[in-house]
Amino acid sequence: MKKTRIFLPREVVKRLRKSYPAPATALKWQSPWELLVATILSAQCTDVQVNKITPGLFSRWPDPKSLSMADPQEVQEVIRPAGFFRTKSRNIIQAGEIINRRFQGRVPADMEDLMSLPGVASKTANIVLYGAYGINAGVAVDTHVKRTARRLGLTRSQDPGKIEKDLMSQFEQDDWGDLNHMLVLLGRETCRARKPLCGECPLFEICPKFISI
DNA sequence: ATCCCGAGGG
DNA sequence: CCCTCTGGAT
Repeated sequence: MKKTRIFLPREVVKRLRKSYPAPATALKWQSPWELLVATILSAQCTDVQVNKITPGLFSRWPDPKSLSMADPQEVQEVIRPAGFFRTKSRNIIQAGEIINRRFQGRVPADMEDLMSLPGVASKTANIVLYGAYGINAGVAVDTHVKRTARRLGLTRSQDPGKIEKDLMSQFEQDDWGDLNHMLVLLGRETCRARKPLCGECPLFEICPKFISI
């Protein structure tokens, strides 16, 4: 006989908050601009790897204006270890230009404005809005959120946009920003892509994978 | 659907 | 060797 459905998004948040009392990004940043650049660089790359290159990057080109005037090849060499270095170099330089010219040198606190920047789509915009300005505009969906949300039965979709909608409809808006950070931590440490450590998962009892077997 | 791309783990 | 890493643009 099938067990009754215990699973509730509320219970997920409760357990995640207990396990991760201070959810935050592992990226190192000192300003909205640094968070934006670090997040663009973190595409398909570990935060550890990004944190190795950003100190040198920010020390050589501290703000949008200076980066907008940088030699693309010099930037490429600095960020090379993060991968996709040609695309990322172009994106952060152009983002610096646009922010310097159109947004008076300040990173916009607006979803549409952020997504007008090269290399910035929903995920990066959500990270910057919440991290830099405390705005819960949506749920940033990356590889970790996608995997953990699917395993938990919070969505059945593969499409990041639909996954975000599914999460936004089930969780309180006040939890959206932290939800991303907590699911990333869960996905990185426990609900890993390869060998998930289900035995030590704080959501073990409410994970559909182990209910109704 | 495909491309961009290096680093680390297994 | 293969898989994965807080994706985005074409």
